[in-house]
Amino acid sequence: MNFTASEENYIKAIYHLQQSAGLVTTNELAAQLKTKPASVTDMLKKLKLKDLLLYEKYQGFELSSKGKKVALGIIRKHRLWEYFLVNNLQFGWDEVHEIAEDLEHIKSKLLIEKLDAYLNFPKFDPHGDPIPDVNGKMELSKQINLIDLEHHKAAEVSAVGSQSSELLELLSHKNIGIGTMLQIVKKFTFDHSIEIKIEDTPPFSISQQLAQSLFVKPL
Amino acid sequence: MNFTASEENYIKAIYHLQQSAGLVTTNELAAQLKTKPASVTDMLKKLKLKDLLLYEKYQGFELSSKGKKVALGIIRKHRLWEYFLVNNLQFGWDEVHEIAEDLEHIKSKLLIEKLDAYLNFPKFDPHGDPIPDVNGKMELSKQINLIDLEHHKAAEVSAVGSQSSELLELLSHKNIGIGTMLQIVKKFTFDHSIEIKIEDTPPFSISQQLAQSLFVKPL
DNA sequence: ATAAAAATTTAGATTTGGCTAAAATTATTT
DNA sequence: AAATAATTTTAGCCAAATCTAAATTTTTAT
Repeated sequence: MNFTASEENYIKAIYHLQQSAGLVTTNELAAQLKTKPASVTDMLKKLKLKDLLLYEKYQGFELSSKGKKVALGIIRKHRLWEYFLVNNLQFGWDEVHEIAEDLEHIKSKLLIEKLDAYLNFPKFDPHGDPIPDVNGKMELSKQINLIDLEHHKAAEVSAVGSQSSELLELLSHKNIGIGTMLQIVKKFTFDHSIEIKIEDTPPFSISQQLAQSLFVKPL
Repeated sequence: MNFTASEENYIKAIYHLQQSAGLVTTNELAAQLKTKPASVTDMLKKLKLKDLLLYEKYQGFELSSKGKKVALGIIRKHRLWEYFLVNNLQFGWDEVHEIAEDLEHIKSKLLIEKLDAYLNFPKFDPHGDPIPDVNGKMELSKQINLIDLEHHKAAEVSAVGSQSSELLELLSHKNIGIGTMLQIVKKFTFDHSIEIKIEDTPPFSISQQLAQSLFVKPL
């Protein structure tokens, strides 16, 4: 099956909306996509015809299981590209969304599998959102980026942003691993470094870049 | 100025055709783009309106200087992406064209500048074609990839595929640089390695990967 | 419970890029 | 220099994705 960029954008938007809301409505979706309700209705008919959508008119709608699979494929591409843009091309994690919106519609399956391998099969994108694997499976993330953790709130390290050997080397040197309990002591605006404290050891600083690669579950 | 993917494909095709032929004709372009002459005429009108094309009906056409600039921008993107696909993602150089056809239409300028930097400002793509720089300048290439050099034909190394420190380290260790005279002694099909001979030194082998990064001018 | 408001869908138009068939122009050949 | 062939353009249609305006259905409030 092959879809247009527009169809893919609808599918992705519906997926995200139904995560919070269950059944999605025409107006919600139109607002999300910055288009008009009438345009949404047209597309809904098309998606239903392609068996991507469970939809009875006036009744709201949601993705079929086929639609969900497609959505996860798009989200996978989006998040892998975001990871690449931030970690390899040195973009700030706030500048990558738009570009990834375009890149996610590139068709080649092989491209994505090779990109995934090149990046070392990352599990989380630069915003801390989980990246679905080839089968659409992803870690569920009650976790947040360390950068977003409240001061003095205890939390457990639950994931790292990638499996790159450079990152792992640094983490093992600082004695940080999955399961490590820590809290934020202070954030410095000058270089965005963060001082953290692990259990009974003295506090120490880590760089913004490292903090962005750490995901935690607050207690 | 912003162009659709279709407009960009026309511009690029016209650029390539006029390289060999001077004035381009409607039928030529239709054949190139696998579309019909009538469709070509429609697009020509649009491109003329946008001042990308010098065109009087029935008389053939060519890109304006503005059109040429746009073409070089697209070719730059195409070749940078091809370089990335082959050198970083481990694609074969025969599998990348189609994917690059899609990637070249991604809009962000910053993306391309950052990609260029990440790749170390390569001057040639994996097929030995020169990559235009930000201003559209490129090395003109009477040169060919070392892989395509005839056996026992003397040639001068004229360019390397990138400026990466790893490549340069290897080249200086093997005493190969711009201007080095060499010839191919033998090619091995097993691992695609190539035995070369430099002036009065004994012959030695280099890997396929290295050979692909070397461009030569036959004498 | 029914009228007003809100949400949704339908109808008809527009834009982009493509098509076919027919008309117009240019090129070639006798 | 015609006549024929080849090329190119025009005219009129189609499909995708959007829009506005009008019609329909559902929800909400009195």
